[in-house]
Amino acid sequence: MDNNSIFIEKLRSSGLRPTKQRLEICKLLFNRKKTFHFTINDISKMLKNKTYKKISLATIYNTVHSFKKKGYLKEISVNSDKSYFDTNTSSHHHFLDVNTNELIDLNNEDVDNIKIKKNLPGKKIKSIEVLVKIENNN
Amino acid sequence: MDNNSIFIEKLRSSGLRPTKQRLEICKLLFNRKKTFHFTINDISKMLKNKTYKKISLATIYNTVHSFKKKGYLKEISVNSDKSYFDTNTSSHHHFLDVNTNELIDLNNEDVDNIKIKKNLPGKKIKSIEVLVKIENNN
DNA sequence: ATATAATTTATAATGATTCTAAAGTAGTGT
DNA sequence: ACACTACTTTAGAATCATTATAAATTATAT
Repeated sequence: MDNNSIFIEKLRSSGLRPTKQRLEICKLLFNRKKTFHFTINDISKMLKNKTYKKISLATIYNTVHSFKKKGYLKEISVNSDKSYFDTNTSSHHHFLDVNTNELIDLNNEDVDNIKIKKNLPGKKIKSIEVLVKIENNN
Repeated sequence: MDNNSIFIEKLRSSGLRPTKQRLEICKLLFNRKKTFHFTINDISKMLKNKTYKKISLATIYNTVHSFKKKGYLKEISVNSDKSYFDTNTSSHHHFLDVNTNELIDLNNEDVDNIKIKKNLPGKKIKSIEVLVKIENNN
């Protein structure tokens, strides 16, 4: 059983039709040893090289958004003109290197358990995201 | 001594000429009991009402950016199509209500001291920002 | 095979932000 | 008060990411 059929299954099971375009994007995003961070522009360029037939930019946007909605991707909160996505959907945090603009994973184990002592009536916590900005040492 | 002369001093001392436009924006942003969160669009609309003469949008952008650079404003990391700014420049965190898109301050005292156990060679921590997403309780 | 609904696509539209270059203004020295 | 210079403001154009549109294509159930 190759990866493709796994992706087909995954897509079908979440109500998404396994189209050529979605499968290409799956392969690009999930056929990896390590998780990674990307912008739409990043994968748009990568897909231009990898695939014989171009995938429309609109489709890339659509696909990334539906993958996010299905929980296969997370969006990372950084103040930037573009959106960053992460194929690591487990609960974790990030370093942002302000000199290089690089995002680096920060595992939950590397951050002491965060306790929020304030709570708002009628509201519950959905997620806690920590962004640690780092810079050169000198 | 009224507030205006305080603002004039503040601007001069940071190398910014106290122009009419900058003073108007100072009054709008800093003549308040409580700190607040805003987008450029927010204060653009507010300035339209408050001031007899309109301030150009470009000037609002320029001013907010120079105030940020001088440390009078902070930019908040939220994934959004617009930038959010905060007149509270002390070290603190935020709730984001995903149902209303409202930002709410979360004081440092309300978050247990955060300890980052991982560090990267040649890099030092510049800031730690926590975003707690909250949602309706039902 | 056909019908139907989902998907893709190119392109236009939108909206936030930045750029540009000309006109206006503050601060300094005379 | 006057003139000089550098800084600032301005309107509008340009840019860039993202979303909307509406027609063409494709996946799937019957």
